[in-house]
Amino acid sequence: MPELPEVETTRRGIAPHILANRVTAVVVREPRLRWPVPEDLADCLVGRVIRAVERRAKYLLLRVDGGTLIVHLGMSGSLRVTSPEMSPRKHDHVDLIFGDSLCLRYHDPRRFGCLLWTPDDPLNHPLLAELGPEPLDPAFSGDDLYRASRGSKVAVKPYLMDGKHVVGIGNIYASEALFRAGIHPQRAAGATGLIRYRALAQAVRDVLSEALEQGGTTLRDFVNEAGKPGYFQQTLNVYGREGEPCKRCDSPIRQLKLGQRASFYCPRCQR
DNA sequence: CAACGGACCTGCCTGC
DNA sequence: TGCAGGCAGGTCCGTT
Repeated sequence: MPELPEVETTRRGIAPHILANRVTAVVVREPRLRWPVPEDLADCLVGRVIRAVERRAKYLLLRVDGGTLIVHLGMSGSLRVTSPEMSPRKHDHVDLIFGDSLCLRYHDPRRFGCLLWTPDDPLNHPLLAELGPEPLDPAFSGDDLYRASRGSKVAVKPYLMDGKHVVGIGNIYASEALFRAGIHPQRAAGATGLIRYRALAQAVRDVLSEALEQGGTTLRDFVNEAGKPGYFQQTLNVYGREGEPCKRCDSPIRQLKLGQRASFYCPRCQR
């Protein structure tokens, strides 16, 4: 479910609720996520105050004194701010409880997400240490993408989705950014020129910022911290629109598989 | 090494 | 209506 805009939407939603609040209890109903929830998670968190709620790539970082809770939402995860009194729904796997009236609840039907603890700098955690640049950081540039991709035979779409090159771009926004940049998803990354990469970097910034402004994309089950969906779906140009007319030129949108992922594109606008 | 396929899960939709 | 099959927003890991 969540790509960068959905994770950032979640971060912005939960931060004002939990920041500066003290964890009073941790409830783990189902520890079997992508990696097991640490058995001593309560010992790590209870009594500690949330000092910062940050994001790196699609990871949320809840910093407390002495360590950081690293949260990934996987494909189907979400975090909700609720009350400890509210009875858990199916797949509500973990609660962080803050006193009598506040509960941060982790929900994840497919259990591809994770909650991990690190006492060290989370940016040095093995899952985070090798990640590429943030696409909304001003330092992210088409020039770097161009340089790094020389010699790569991979198609540009899976290249763009590889966190080593740039983080946060999943299957929806990869298709959308390539459409906006006029680049065919199957074009070899190493055979894509500097001008195209500059257009692509700008398209990535644009599409992610716009999605963020609309609270993310909800296809099936993405909901923000308050349980509300995102509204970017209506802005999608190609994703999920196979056979429908291109909004720019009316040609039917096509779909192909790249690296086992559905890729949508306009055969006329994208070369 | 880069590149690829498989794996992890549940839920939902389609078609027989 | 029931059931099998395919597909889904991610990404790590083992094998070529």
